[in-house]
Amino acid sequence: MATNTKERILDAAEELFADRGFPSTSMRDITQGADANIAAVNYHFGSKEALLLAVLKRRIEPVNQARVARLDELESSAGDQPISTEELVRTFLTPVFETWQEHGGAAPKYMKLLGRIHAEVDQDLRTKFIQETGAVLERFATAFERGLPALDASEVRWRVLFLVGSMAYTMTWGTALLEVGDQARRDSEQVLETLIQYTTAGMTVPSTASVVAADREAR
Amino acid sequence: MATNTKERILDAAEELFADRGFPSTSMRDITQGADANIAAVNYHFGSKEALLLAVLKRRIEPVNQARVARLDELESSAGDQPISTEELVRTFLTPVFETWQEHGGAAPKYMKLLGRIHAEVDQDLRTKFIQETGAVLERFATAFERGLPALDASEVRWRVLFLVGSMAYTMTWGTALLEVGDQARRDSEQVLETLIQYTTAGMTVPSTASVVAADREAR
DNA sequence: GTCTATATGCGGATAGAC
DNA sequence: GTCTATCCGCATATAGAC
Repeated sequence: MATNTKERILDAAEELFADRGFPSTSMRDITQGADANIAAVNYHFGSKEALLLAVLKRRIEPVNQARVARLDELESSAGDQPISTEELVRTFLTPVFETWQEHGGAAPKYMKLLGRIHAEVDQDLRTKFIQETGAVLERFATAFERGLPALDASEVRWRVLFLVGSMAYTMTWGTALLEVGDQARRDSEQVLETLIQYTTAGMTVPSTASVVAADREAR
Repeated sequence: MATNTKERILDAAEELFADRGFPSTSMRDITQGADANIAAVNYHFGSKEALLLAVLKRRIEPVNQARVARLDELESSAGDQPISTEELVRTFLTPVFETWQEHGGAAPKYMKLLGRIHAEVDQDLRTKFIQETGAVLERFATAFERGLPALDASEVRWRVLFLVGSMAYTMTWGTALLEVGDQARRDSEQVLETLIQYTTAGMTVPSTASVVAADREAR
């Protein structure tokens, strides 16, 4: 448990937001979980909403920074060659799973929180998240386009949407699969690799239009 | 607008739950949206939570019934042959998108609601949903296994998780992409086809273990 | 079936003592 | 920085008239 109150509040809030969601978590729950006084949230963060932003920022920023830094590196070393689709997929996905690893590998709260933000439909709450992550997504979409010239921009973006969906869902529910030690047990590194192979295959499949045309041809 | 109060409440609740989520929607919002009295929800449904269950049931049951009915059909006509992966993917995905079509095709509330349920992390609220859908998922996972003998049961279930994630995310956010008429514009039929091709490619990719082994070989 | 009025509790936030 | 006490609004739910 963190020593100072502010950190303890961040930790407790993160866990509770991940488990129950923002609206269903009360400040009384948070301060009790953090072993702090009910007034401490407002003193340290100003409001419940400001606390949420602080919690999100602490996790999202490093992930997105790692993604962009690695992409910068790839692009500068590739020159005018397109980057391979698998490498792009790997670059996008690895940073979140590293967060997973770094903290013990066992279903940590941040993964569930990150998954939840993706899924959360609250327009207001998403605004800040979108601003940060939307730009990153667009950079990756553009990079994907260069390596997949047969696809139009629209199809690439839909596929990126599918990719993000699988990732978010895995973050939210994969932890449960990992925990229960059931049939689906495998460690998070292997899950990442499975997801990368799956996603790369999906991203590189011929365009829907061409498949439909070929199908028509065959009849 | 539906004629009787009960239906109007279901419609209004569905839309509001989809947009704001369950905890953030008040019964005042619902009854106001349904042009009904504040006491009507408790009169017709008993409680807010019972209303949610009614809203969910109305959409999920037909979808899962269609999935299972079509799978029964495929299995009985296939005899002891495994069903093709693409056909299984198609069978699982089509029913939700048909719901989409049936109601005008333009980003309807049910899609967002269905997507939200998948994403929702509230243990309590998910229990009923899981019971209904978990069984359906397990039937499909088993069918996938038969057509993908190179994969172990664990890897098949992870891939099914990815599949569900893409689907749920598309239901939640795809509507927004469809609405804005931006670069990613295409109609829902084409989105379904794109998702089917993407997913089939992901499901049928060689096992992670074999890919990693081949990679090691190559060095 | 539909309404008004109300019971009862929990929510976020803050004032002000220490 | 931390605490108690409290303000005030909104939530669900129900009692009881019509």
